[in-house]
Amino acid sequence: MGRRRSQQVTLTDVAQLAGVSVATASKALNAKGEVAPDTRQRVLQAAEQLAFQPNVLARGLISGRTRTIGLLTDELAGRFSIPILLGAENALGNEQMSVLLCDARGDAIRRRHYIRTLVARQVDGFIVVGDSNDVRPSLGREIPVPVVYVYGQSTDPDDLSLLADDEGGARLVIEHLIAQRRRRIGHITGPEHYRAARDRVTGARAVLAENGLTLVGGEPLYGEWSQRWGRHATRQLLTAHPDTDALFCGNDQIAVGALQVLQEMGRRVPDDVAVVGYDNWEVLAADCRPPLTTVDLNLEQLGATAVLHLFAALDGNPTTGVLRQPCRLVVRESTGLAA
Amino acid sequence: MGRRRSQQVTLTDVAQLAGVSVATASKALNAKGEVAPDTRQRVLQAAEQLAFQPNVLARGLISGRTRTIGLLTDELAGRFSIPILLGAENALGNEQMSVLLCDARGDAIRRRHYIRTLVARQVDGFIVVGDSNDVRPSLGREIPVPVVYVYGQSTDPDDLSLLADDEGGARLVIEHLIAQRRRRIGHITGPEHYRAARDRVTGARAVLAENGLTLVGGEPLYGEWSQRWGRHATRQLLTAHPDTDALFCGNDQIAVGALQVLQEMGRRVPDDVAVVGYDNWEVLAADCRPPLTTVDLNLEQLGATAVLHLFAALDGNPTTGVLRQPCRLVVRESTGLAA
DNA sequence: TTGTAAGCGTTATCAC
DNA sequence: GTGATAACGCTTACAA
Repeated sequence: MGRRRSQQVTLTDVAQLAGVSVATASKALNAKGEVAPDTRQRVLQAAEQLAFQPNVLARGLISGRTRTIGLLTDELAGRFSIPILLGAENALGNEQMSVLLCDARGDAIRRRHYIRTLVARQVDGFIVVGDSNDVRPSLGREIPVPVVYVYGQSTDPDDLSLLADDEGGARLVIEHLIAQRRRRIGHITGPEHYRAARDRVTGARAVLAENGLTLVGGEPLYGEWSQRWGRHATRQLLTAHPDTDALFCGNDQIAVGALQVLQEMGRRVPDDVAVVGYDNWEVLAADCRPPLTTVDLNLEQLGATAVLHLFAALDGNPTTGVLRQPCRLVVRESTGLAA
Repeated sequence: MGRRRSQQVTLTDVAQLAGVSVATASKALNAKGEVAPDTRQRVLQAAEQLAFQPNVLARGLISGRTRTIGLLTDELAGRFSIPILLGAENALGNEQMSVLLCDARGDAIRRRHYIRTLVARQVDGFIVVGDSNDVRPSLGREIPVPVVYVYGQSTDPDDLSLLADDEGGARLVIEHLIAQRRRRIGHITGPEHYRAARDRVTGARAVLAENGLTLVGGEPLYGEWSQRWGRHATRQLLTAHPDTDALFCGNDQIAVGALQVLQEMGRRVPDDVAVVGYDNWEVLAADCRPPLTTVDLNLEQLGATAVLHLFAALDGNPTTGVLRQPCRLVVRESTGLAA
């Protein structure tokens, strides 16, 4: 079956209409070799007239390049892959490249399958989107083309892993809170086995220490990435330490939970307690009450950077190691506006 | 550059290793023609040994089919495209087909560009994901392969549009509320220019009428799809109609806003006022307090169905018109559990 | 049963 | 400057 052969316009048709050979037509269209100006004109016009679209398959067969990259993720349904994907897709589109998308859904079998598929499809490179959790096994040996790991780190230091600078993001938060004259700062975050959670704790503690401070309660409250945990931990923390004047939350959901409980407990935000989230999940952070100061991971940027490095690798200039890209503090009312 | 030619395993390599011609090797691998059992064995083993992956480009060049479909969306960042995409990707993966993803971001220029790109890449078909707003112009004439429109309807009745049954979803909600002995039901929803918003109103009113009821206040409160609007409208509605005993909200965000205000006003949910959302946006609906009864659009299913129809069209059996797929009510505590 | 050869649509290498 | 011709990797008549 497939498409009707007849209705597919080929270079031969264009050449015929222009009265030249396919070779000349090809050169004219690709600005290769020397073609007489008027010949080129005729060819271009013929191509235009027939709405000629060069067959990418045939091209790829010769060049060995498909101008396609494979994007492999494990959690498209989550909210981190998408911005990365968008950033990458945008950067690729500018270079006339396309994205083959595969979501392995955390299943190793599925992942293997997709890798084989993508390799068979001759993708020029891979972008592997991980999660903010631990390092993940390198796919290195299985893949004959350049790979860039984004958001989740590869175990192999010879791979390139591109991460958000979680430690730096946490530093921004604490510096901001201290600048707002907060001194008794608590930290409620997700599971301790998340690399991102630990990194943020490290960053936060560093800045606190530089200012002669410690976390309220001494330790962060590790739990889960949910509103429910945010509510629970906030209640607990404020009961034990009623003089807490700021909460740094590990993500926006936790922060929203915190806001709810603070309101219940009669604490004003930001007057009594400042609250900071993480992720800048707009639909939550900007629409809650009060709007949430939070950290933006610059994920779109991360995706775009991944593409840049992938191109470099395709050009024979691979980068290796772990690169951390700065985050950005988004200040909203929950920490008191500058005004 | 492109990949090193040398390290790409080709059918020729396999044939050589097996000591047969490429033709025989091809037949053996594709179970075509008559090949001696032991010959086939040798070929299969050689292929295995070399980890041979047939070059999809070469295959596609011959067959005219690429086993690739283009998925065109306008709002990947929103939360509707993703589940549809996942459903489609899953269904396609089962048939060894892949997805080329393009997000036009609502930009017509970009959309045209992507369409050209995808056509040049010889995709076998398109899935166009729209939004729940108005009908959108058919892309019909520009595309030489089958197209299925999902979530957003095409202007052309000769196209196939696959939608969630918004009217039916609203019916489920109202029937449920009435079964819970609610009689004074208000409706707060998004902008009136959204087709989905209007359809839901229609469905809700139909069931109310069947039960001799009307919406509290007579009219739905059209606004925006935000918590903020949910808060504002709830305050307004309950002030004007203090005896309201149920709120049907146009989406989960509005419902969350409603929950907040109800708490502030000292109304218990669900005891005094039952609240229902729409979309079953898990991370919001399941994690708020109390968890939200809401309507699930079955979007993954929608994506999978789209693929089915696309396959049918590829096999020469296209469907046309508008198909509406049922929604599903997810009952949680905000309307009182069955218990 | 197996191998030879043509051809898918394009680009690259040569002669002319 | 232009046009045969040979690839690219694979499938498929058709011949052996």
